[in-house]
Amino acid sequence: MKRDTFDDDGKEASESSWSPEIQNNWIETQDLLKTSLVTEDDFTWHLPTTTAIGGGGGGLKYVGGVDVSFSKDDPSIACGTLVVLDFHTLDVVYHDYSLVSLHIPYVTGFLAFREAPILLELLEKMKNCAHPFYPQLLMVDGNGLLHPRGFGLACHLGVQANLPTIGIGKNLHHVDGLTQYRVRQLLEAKGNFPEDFITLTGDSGRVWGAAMRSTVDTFKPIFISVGHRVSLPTAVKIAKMTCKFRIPEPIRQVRMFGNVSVFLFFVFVYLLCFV
DNA sequence: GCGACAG
DNA sequence: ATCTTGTCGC
Repeated sequence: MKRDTFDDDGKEASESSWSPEIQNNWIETQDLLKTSLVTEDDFTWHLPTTTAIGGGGGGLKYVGGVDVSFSKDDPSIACGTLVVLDFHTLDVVYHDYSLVSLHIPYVTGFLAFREAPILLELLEKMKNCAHPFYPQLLMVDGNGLLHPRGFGLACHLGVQANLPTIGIGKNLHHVDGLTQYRVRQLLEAKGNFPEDFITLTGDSGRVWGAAMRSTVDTFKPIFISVGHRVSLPTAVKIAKMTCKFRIPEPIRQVRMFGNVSVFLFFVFVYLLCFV
């Protein structure tokens, strides 16, 4: 066990986020937000390759990606990043970031409490100025329903921002008997089509998401799960359509922008100190 | 009881 | 999350 909990003043009080009581509050919050969760298609736009059924809406054009990146030198510094891509060209048409110092620790199953606030802030900023590129759909670096309580970061963010979201995991969050090994076996057994995917069904029979080989030259899948207002089949389709490489472009791009931002920040600090 | 556990 | 080194291929 970690014994670095000091029962004194403010600075180490962040460790109290680990306390069972705080975690119970977090679970309550998740349960409350879950009340508003929609796991079916609920949007006005339509997919380009799909026949326009919904009335009024145009095609999907602006797809957002969000991520929070950190620095090895100073783990308390975090960089929340938001990018928006043109869905057809997959070019970045908007990007913004925010550097903050995070005091909430990462606790498995509670990623949203660490990362959602800063990402929401970036979305709000964009919405408040009625930016024309405000995303119609958000891809999140983290899971949605594929979560111990069926409410991961992608769901959390989707409900709070009232945006359709898709969760993209680069590693499997072990839930309901799902293991890397089982997933690999299923993927290999199911066929070697590169764009093939398998549905992630747990021991309980519940469907948590999908694992997809997004590229021909990798056996390591990505894990797609429903965030908010998007069904699993739609989520898989969209993920597939945005994969130039293993990681869908909105996620890949947002991570690159985040890393560059952190790097430039430290260059700036360095110049400030030595020039 | 112990280990495993998105980012 | 973040780091590491080498390696393959265009």
